[in-house]
Amino acid sequence: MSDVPARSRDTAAVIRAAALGLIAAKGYAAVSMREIADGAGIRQGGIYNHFAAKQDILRALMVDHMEALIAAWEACPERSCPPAETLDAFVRFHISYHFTRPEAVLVAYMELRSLEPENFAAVEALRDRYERILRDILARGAAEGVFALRDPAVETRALIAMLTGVTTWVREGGRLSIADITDLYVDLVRRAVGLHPAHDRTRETADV
Amino acid sequence: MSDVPARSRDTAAVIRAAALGLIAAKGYAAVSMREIADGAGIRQGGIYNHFAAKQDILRALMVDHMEALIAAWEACPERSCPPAETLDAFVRFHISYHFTRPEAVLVAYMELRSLEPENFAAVEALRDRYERILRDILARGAAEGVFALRDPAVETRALIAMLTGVTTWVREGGRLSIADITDLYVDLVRRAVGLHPAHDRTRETADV
DNA sequence: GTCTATAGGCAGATAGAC
DNA sequence: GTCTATCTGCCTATAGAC
Repeated sequence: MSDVPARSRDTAAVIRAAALGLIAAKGYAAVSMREIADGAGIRQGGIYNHFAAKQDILRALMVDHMEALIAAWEACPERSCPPAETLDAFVRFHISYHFTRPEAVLVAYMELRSLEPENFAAVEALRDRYERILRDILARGAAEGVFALRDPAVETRALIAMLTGVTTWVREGGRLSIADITDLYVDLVRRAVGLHPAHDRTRETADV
Repeated sequence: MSDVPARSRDTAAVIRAAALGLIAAKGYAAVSMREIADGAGIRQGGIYNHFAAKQDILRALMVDHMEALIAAWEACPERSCPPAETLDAFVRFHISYHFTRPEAVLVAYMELRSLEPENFAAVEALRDRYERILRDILARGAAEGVFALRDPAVETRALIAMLTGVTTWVREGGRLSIADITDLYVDLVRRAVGLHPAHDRTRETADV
């Protein structure tokens, strides 16, 4: 990016991109403004023409990621389907979105403790909003008798942890395609809420 | 701890305890040797009588935690039961162990990127060993036809992510007891591998 | 809006007294 | 084994030229 003419580039965006990669790799506290500037092809002092402080870069990365994530789901047509289809769609949406932005995802859930209190509150509120999306799907399915759940609040968090964890170990070009892994997670979630798997002929096998 | 007579305390252990709490709360890079020393009730320079470098504290915390975790499972009698019982026992073991050491767990999975390459390799090897415990249980159950699985390697990671995530949101004194939450996770895992739930108290109400 | 230069402070690590 | 004192270097943020 450093060979792009200065007039044709959005320096703030370049700074953010450099910061995102560095923070995802090393952690916010371990990344210096000099490294970010180097990554963005400018000098260290120049960052302050676009961000008043290092903390503002982190807040921008996290808030914008969470808002984009929520907006992307709200643009999904399947969100108004019956509970089982909506749940499948949410699983596919979550995994797909997280694979396309692995660095933003990593930062959003690893750097909460690097946020100053005010910024933390803002990001936490957005995380709650996202979590509520899944909780509402589960609660609706339970209310309609489609899902067999014991506590949608607990199960929401268990499933989100499982789904988000996929980005920590899957690498493109591995043994399984992302589509295969996604199908696998869809079935894991379906079974966890008491539905039949969608991609597997078996109902439950023998009990012990 | 700072009012304990110097002769009767293991200063290295006090330093480790202080470092564990601080690193869990703020992250390795954001914690200074001065803060650790303050927490341990000594002066900053005194740490170097017990650890040659800051990095050595982190390595000790992470390696010892992983080794203790693996050793604790290997001391569990249920590890040689049939697959379904062994899986239940593993879920209970994992959650219970993680609840008793939430700070060590947090550090062990948040600070991998703060380890220098040699130390990273050592900790990664221990993580693989632990992951293999669950993978072997799943593979054994699949081979015996007790579990309905599509890919034990993927399902291992999905389940470990789900189980480990419990420590990030559960607080003692919350709406549900830890025993209740553990039962709930046991059933989620049982259903995810195609077993019938063991605690048949399924509610179908929307309890959000 | 980017640069150079620098202020002011804190980091990890070491030396040597006791 | 703990202390005080200090070294060296990097940190965030700012000032002012262009």
